[in-house]
Amino acid sequence: MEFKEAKNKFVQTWGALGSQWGINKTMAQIHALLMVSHEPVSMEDIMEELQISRGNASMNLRALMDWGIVYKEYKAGERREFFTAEKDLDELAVKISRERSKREIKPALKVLKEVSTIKSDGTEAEKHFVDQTTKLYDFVLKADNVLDKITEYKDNWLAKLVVKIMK
Amino acid sequence: MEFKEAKNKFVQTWGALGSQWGINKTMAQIHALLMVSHEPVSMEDIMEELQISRGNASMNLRALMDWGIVYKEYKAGERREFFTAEKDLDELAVKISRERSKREIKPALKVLKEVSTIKSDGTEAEKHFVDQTTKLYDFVLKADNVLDKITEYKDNWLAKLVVKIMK
DNA sequence: AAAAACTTTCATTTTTTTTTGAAACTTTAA
DNA sequence: TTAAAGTTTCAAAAAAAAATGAAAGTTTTT
Repeated sequence: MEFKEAKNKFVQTWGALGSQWGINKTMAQIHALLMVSHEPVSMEDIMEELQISRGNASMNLRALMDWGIVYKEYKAGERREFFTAEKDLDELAVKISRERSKREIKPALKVLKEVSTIKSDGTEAEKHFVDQTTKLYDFVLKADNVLDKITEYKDNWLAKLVVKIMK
Repeated sequence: MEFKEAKNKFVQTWGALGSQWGINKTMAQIHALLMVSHEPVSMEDIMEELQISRGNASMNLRALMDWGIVYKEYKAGERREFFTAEKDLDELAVKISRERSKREIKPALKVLKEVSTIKSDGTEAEKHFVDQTTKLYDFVLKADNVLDKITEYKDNWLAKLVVKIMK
């Protein structure tokens, strides 16, 4: 396989994977492209490589920066902006975890708490509902805490986790 | 908050959460509904509660059964089929992990391996590509293995993990 | 201060995903 | 074996999500 072909395959695959995890395809593709790029890349080049419009590129770059996994760079003597991706995978995973926790898990927990605390002096159905949502709340909270703890290691958290788990 | 209101809120929230993680809304809603239902539920009732068509219900129930997190039940003396969800959360998480690994992570790993093994005697750009995709391959492989190991505990894996991590 | 170079926004269009519903299919009962 | 009761399938419709591109907005240069 040739470099260009391999690069393209990687970008496409990462894009598809993103879709399956609720991240839009272009956003994942831009991220993939930046991750494997040695040098910072201009918006122009991103548009060209992925065959997307300026608006699309702009909005998805903004989103990636909001996630904290893509950075703007300014090159000396250059007017335009360039972009780079977080390339440290530990750091990348930590940031994605934090964002997803903040945006999705925490709000879900709030709702779980609300619905699990209705007072049930009622039927079997109600008792089961309270019981199950309470369990779910506890479970999700615990999982969220574990994730938090794990990613707190910051450096090499995955390697450290391997050691902890495997022994 | 009333029972009915709470139940509805839970189902809606679970549906929205599903969407954000690449699972279709109806599928997540059906799962939510079954999880908090004391008794097995008929397709008729699911259609009624979620206001969806027969086809939609049928297809998403099939998908949930393919994931192994919803079961068909037959009631004695009843013609129609009823459905229940896996209610043990440890088991649920294990099954979801396994399926996602099989459907998404494993294929991604295959591609990563392919693209990271192009021979690069070339430019800086090529060297960086090979280096980065190799790192990514190692990372994803390791993460996949950790997940595998963790969920192997089967019973109470999250609790056991908490103990391992926190100390 | 005007033009040039570039970026962002957002109403509209396009694409993708999901849902519908009617026909085909399957199983049980009469 | 026929009807009844139920389930599945899939082409077409609807809904949702993403992408476009032109206008508006910025910043820099002359």
